[in-house]
Amino acid sequence: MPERIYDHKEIELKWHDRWKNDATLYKAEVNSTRPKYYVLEMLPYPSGSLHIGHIRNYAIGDALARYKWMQGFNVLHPMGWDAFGLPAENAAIQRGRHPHEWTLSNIEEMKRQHRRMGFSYDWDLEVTTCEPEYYRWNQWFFLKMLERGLAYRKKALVNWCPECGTVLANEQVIDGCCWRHEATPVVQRALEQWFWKITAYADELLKDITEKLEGHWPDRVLSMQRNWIGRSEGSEIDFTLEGTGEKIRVFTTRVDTIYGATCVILAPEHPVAQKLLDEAGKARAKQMIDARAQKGPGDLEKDGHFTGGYAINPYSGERLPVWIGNFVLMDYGTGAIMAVPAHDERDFEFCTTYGIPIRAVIRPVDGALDEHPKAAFGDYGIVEKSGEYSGLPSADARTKMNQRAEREGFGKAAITFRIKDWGISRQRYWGTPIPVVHCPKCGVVPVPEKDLPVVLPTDVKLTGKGRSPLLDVESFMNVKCPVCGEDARRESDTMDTFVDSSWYFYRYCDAHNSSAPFDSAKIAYWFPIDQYIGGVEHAILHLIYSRFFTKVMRDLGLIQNSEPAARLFTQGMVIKDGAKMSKNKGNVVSAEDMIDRFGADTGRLFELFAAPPEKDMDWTDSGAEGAYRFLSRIFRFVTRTADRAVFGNDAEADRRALRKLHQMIKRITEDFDQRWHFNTSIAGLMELVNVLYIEEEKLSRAALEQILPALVLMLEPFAPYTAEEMWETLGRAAPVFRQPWPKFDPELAKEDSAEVVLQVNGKVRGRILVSFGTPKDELERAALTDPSTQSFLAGKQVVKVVVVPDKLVNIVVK
RNA sequence: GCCCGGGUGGCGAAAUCGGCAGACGCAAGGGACUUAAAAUCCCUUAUCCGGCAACGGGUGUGUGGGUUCAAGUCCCACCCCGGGCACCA
Repeated sequence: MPERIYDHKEIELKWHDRWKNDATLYKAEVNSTRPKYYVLEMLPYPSGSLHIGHIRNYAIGDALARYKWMQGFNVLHPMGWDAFGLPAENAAIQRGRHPHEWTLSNIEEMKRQHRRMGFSYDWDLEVTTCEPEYYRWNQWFFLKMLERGLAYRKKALVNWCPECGTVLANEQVIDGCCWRHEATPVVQRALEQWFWKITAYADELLKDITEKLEGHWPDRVLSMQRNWIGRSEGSEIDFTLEGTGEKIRVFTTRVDTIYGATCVILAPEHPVAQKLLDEAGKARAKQMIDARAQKGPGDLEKDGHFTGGYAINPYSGERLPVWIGNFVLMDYGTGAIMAVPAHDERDFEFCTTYGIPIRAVIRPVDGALDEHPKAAFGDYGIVEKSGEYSGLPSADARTKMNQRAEREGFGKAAITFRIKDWGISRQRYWGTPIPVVHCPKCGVVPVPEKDLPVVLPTDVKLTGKGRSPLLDVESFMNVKCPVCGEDARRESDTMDTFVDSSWYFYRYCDAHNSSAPFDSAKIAYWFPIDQYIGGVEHAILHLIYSRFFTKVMRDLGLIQNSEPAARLFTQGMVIKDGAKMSKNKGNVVSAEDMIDRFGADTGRLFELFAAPPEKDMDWTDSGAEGAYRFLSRIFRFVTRTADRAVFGNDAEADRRALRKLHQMIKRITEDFDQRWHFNTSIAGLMELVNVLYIEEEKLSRAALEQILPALVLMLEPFAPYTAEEMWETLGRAAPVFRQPWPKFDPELAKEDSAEVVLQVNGKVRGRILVSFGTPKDELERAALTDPSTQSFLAGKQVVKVVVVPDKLVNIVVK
């Protein structure tokens, strides 16, 4: 009989073709009696090609999905496609194609690649977020937000490139200049923008990190989110402007230092500053604002300008000069601070630059008041030189001062967040149109629900320059006002595509619903996502926005869960030649190439084997070849054993092989259930195959009949095509992942005897084989009389003997 | 500066609860098979010292201390690498 060889191409294409049109293969049922498991990898960008960096994400999710199927779960593993905003639009323009057509053709190509990889998706639940039906529900959510006061419009500063005459996203600003015009500094421009009130949920977003996500999401992601939300407790205090009596409200976390304040500093764009400043001063303020846009904040020198005004400290009655300063941010706190140069490093720097006095008011608990307390900026202590508060510890002074502010109406204890409302307006073509109409008579009017979706026009000229291209499409822009019926103009802004990705996983559960974004009953069954898997680069934006969206949907009564994902897993990057894989560096290995050279199974297997999934992994071709060799090795063993007629009959060999088998079932099951260290799972399969090669001739038919199917079943999550082919070789039918996961027998997994290490003073001197459960005193006796320890015991006194049953004996001598 | 990770052979890594450091793979070297090569199969491979050898002994998980019969693992201090945040008042 000719020896069958492992031909990955033949095998993978065979099964790929067999399953290509079977939509029911991985179908999950809503309200199944089996326990549910919703596993989801983060969205792919429809760039048209997958590379092996992407594959890792799916390989992890797919292994898990297949394992859960085999464990008897009702697994939802859907697949969909994000519209992916700016880069998609820009790339389409560069290629002279319409973004919609371009994106859809990319999606088709990526879908083909995903299928070719053999991933176990529920293809029926495919969602494409750039389709009108998805726009409809984005717009529906927008209207709901508007009704609830969670959507609003205000003038806000945006990055503006004077050369292109266009708005730039933050990521398009490189070193303060436009990404296309490296010599053109970006300026700040005020535009009317739509916002969603994520700040209304800041407290809950923060609280649930601790209450719901801690321990289930990676610490690193949670700490980034905490940082981003940035809650700080302090006080808001009004300083009264001399002359006009106008109030300047400042925010401070250190109201206890207020007697040390020597000036008030406003953000350059602060309205009070704009009133106080003369023409020259206004020009200086503008300079500061632009400079801030162009440089990273860290590189900016302190810059300030005296406004000419004075304000009164409400506690001391002291008259303080009012300045503007480039380091004071309009969108944090109140846009105004009191400067306490003695106890704040930034204030110190500012005040020394401009010769503003410095006055210390905090002394260490066990020390004296230092007039120049430079070394102890920010320290708490005892308040001095502070009127009635002198002598109080910082914390007490704070409480008392807050109480007085509240009582006398010039301030209060306050909490400030760093997180800002989510600006969803984009002056771009590509994105969901914001469903409102601007009527000269009625103002801003929402588009009635029955008129949704507002669809993007297709006859649009895309240049990537100037204002939104939608403004030039008269058929789109000109509408009748839904209220008065008069001529009106459509809103030309489109939504940030992060809106799409904020709730796509809900739509996955009910992808074809045309009367609602989804059926709430289906969500109640599937949610929360049991396991969400993706790159850490989404730690802030996507993962905060989708948490926010979930809470809003809950408050709209659409869903019951408060968090989208019960567990989050962030996988490491794929590194090649010492660098992250990227087109710029030219070190990309495309999925296509990988499948061609090694096969889909080999690629997946190697990616899971090379490192634990949360760590970065190095892709090396030789490493992939090793994975290929292993698949060949296991395949050869299974196929030639299936052809075998004569078997050995060595009970000892059977026992050794079965022991290894059951030990490995145990290890791999635990790896899946607890740690996802698939590298050790695969190493376990390799160990098992190594033992099988050694014992091959001696094994009985009965032992092989137990070992082979279990081996194939355990390979399935990592290399499904190969597993499927071997399963057929073994004369079995139906997809492998529908088979039950093998169970291990603890009795068979047990070693016959324990090897006990003998140590003298902690150093290994010998080892003895004993039967399991040998009592302590017997082990001690054996250790003390074993030849290996004798030379180290001679002439010494035994002080102590530590015995760990079945493991070691340590003899302590003097 | 602050907040997270991490540091183990030539390389990727393993050691899950404080109990044999280096499983498994890559690379390298040797052997078998072959006219030959590829493929395959088997063996060796942390390091130093002694020995022809089987073997024996020492050292070894970023550095320095500590706890313990026993530390890659726990505690303290420090060094280095990676990531995130950063005039946030």
